[in-house]
Amino acid sequence: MTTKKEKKKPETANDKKRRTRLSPEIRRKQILEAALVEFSAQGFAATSISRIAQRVGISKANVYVHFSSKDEIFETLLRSLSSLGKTQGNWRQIEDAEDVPGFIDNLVDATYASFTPEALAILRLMISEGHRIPDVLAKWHEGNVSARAERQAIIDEQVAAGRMKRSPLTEHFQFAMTPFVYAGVAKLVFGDAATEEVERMKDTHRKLLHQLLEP
Amino acid sequence: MTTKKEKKKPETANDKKRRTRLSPEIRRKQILEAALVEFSAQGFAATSISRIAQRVGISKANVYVHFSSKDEIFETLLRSLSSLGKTQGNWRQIEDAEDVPGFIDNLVDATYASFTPEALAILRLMISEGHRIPDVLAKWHEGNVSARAERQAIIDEQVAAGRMKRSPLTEHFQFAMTPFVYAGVAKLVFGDAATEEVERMKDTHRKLLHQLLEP
Amino acid sequence: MTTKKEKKKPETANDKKRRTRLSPEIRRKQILEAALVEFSAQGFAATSISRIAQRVGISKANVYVHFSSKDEIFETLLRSLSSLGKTQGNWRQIEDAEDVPGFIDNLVDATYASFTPEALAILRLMISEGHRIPDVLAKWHEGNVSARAERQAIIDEQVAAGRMKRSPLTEHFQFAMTPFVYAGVAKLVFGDAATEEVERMKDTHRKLLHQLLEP
Amino acid sequence: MTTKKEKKKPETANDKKRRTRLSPEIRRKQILEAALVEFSAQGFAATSISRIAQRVGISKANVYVHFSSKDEIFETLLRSLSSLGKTQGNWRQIEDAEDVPGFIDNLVDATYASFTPEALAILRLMISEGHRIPDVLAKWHEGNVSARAERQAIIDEQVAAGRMKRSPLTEHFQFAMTPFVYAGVAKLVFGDAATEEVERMKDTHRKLLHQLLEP
DNA sequence: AATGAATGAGACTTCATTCAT
DNA sequence: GATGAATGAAGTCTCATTCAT
Repeated sequence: MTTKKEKKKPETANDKKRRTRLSPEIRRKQILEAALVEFSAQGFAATSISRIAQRVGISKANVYVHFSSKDEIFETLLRSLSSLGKTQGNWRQIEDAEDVPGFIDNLVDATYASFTPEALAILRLMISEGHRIPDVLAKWHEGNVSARAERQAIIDEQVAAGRMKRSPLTEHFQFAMTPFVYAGVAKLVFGDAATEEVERMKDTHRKLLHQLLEP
Repeated sequence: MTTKKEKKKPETANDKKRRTRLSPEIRRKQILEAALVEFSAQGFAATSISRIAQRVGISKANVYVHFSSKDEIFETLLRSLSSLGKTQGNWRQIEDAEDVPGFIDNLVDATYASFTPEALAILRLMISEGHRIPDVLAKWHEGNVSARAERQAIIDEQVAAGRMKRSPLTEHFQFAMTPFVYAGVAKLVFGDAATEEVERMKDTHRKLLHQLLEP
Repeated sequence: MTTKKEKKKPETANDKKRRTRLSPEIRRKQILEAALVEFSAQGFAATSISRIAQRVGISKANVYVHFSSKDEIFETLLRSLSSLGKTQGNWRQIEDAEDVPGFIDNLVDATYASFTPEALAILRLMISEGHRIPDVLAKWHEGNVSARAERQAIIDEQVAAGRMKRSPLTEHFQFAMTPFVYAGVAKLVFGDAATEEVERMKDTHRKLLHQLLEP
Repeated sequence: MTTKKEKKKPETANDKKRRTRLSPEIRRKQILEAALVEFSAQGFAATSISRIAQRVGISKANVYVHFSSKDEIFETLLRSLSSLGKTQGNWRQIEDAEDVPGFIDNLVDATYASFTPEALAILRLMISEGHRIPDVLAKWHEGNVSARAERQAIIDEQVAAGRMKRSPLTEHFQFAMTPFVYAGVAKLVFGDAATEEVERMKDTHRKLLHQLLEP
């Protein structure tokens, strides 16, 4: 404990209002985190800077030290999120599977496991507030497209190698991801009430993929 | 009795707003229609009564003659929409098909045809603002569940009659609807940019159903 | 101003909302009565035409058939009330007493008996909203002054006749009315909580008058 | 109707409103002061936050920085006022008089001197808007009751000491305060038009007290 | 960097009043 | 005379944003 300068003010010992000064990067990150929670819970318009500041534990005005407007927060947030590219990260591991059944299981497990609250929050934001940032949306779309293309390439390889059965599904593998979106939306809209259904969906999903893809 | 009372504003444009007087039912409907557009485009919080009134062509105050609050408009709207039960109506016709291939085509066509702007608006509202009205949401869920059960029953029948091939899909036919939701969300988020993809999805969807269901 | 347009519309007979058509005088009276209740309970600004109409059992618009504005209702009301001249009516009876003790008792009884809810309502209106109608107030003041002069004359007579003891009180008899106002205000402000105190005041009032006036 | 061509905006360039920043305590006090004036002049409902803000010289929104609602302003105001306990403060000095005539003179002078505009404003508020805050009213009542008891005790002492003549008035000394309320109400309702009458009342009041209390 | 005070713009809502039947 | 529908004006309150310390 280094003795700081004696404050002449009779301090009430554990005052909550401790002014803490953090580096801009950290504060920005804190604010974006709080913003994600709030925006995704209430939507853009219904979220107030006040709430975000409160969640971070700073003053409203301080938010404006780090961002110049609510819009900027939103945009920065979505821009950063969209680069996350949800499942992309896992995809490498998925294809590490040694055989097709393993690949399918990896795919299904990894995909359904990616329903983190944060991912759902992003999905909700994209659906309900995406229109605010068309360029981000466009970029996200692009990202999706290329990720899709990548996945398709892998599948094509497998088919060419005779390890997967050719079918309309292998021609258009993105189709295999659709139940995933369904599950996400179900969770989004119905919350816990959807859990059971999603479980069942996952099961059917897996079975059908096995049936369709395995030679 | 000849006083015609031609109100003539000599100069300037005749922006003399003639008061139009309509029955409450019509006005309410107009307001709800406008509200659907606005709510679904901007969300609840970002939609102002002003905008709704403007869209209808009436004064803000007049909105309050017919609804007692913004919340009431929203609730009335969603309550009325949720009873629409999207595709239910068409389902009867779908199963009228004489054979399974016809049934599948009917199903796919009818389903993708139900992407009216209004239906998409409802979907968006349910996703982004559903939390405001948990009971409506619950009722909607119930409705969905029973519609699903009905569809399942029909499928079961077909399977029992040996006209459809049994598979994980026939066991859990709701799974066959998931690409539909995907397509809806794609349209919701990406708008016209999704058209092509949706078309392709529909095609794959149809082909796979044929492959999976026909004996 | 209003163009008449006789419309002979076939009346749907058994409508619950029986439109009753009353003579203007009766309606006006009804409206004024309702207005007194509302104005005095909530004050001018907090009273809505709606409430008045509701109390009468007619539509808002109908109020405007009989009065041209809220202000007019208020003014008409206060004008009519101020002419009531509270105790004036009783005063004749009071002085009918044969002797001074009887006169005093009559005076006290009659005065305290005049605390009807209506009289209190008027008092409250004069205090809280009188400023809206200075001329009515002035007229009321005048009325009070002359009533006071009349009373004073009677007292002077009694004193001259040696039936009342001369004192500062007989010189300025209005002073004898002050406890009355006190009691009124107490009732106004504290409602039932003041009842006991007012009773006691009346008693003291009576005793002191006896002591001061009787020779 | 009133087409005034008063457009005062062109010149006078320095309407650059300098933001003045004050401590909450001071602002709150300013707001409460302004609120007292406005509420008592127009009543609660007819007073707008706008007017209060204008009187203070700040923006409407700033009022809400210091109070959370109009009701809160009102309540805070009345609560603070009711604790003022009008004449209580002076009472000690009044009884400091060395003899009964001096006491009476002190009493009358102090009491009538307490008709400050502020005191009248409070009285008006209690009469016209007291019902909004029953608990404050009740507390005020209590305060009055105990002040009254205190005064009565002093009188009783004097009577016991033979320095005051026993009479219904000394038994119930609050009665001696009633002309005071009358005077207050007269001032409230008739304003300056009541001045003369109040003067005369004070004179009679003094004379009668002398006559009644001095042995 | 941090914040409390301040504010303009705008949202919802109410209400006196008018219009047309 | 009576009324339901309609509206402009105004009121309370919120909020993103700025200012000054």
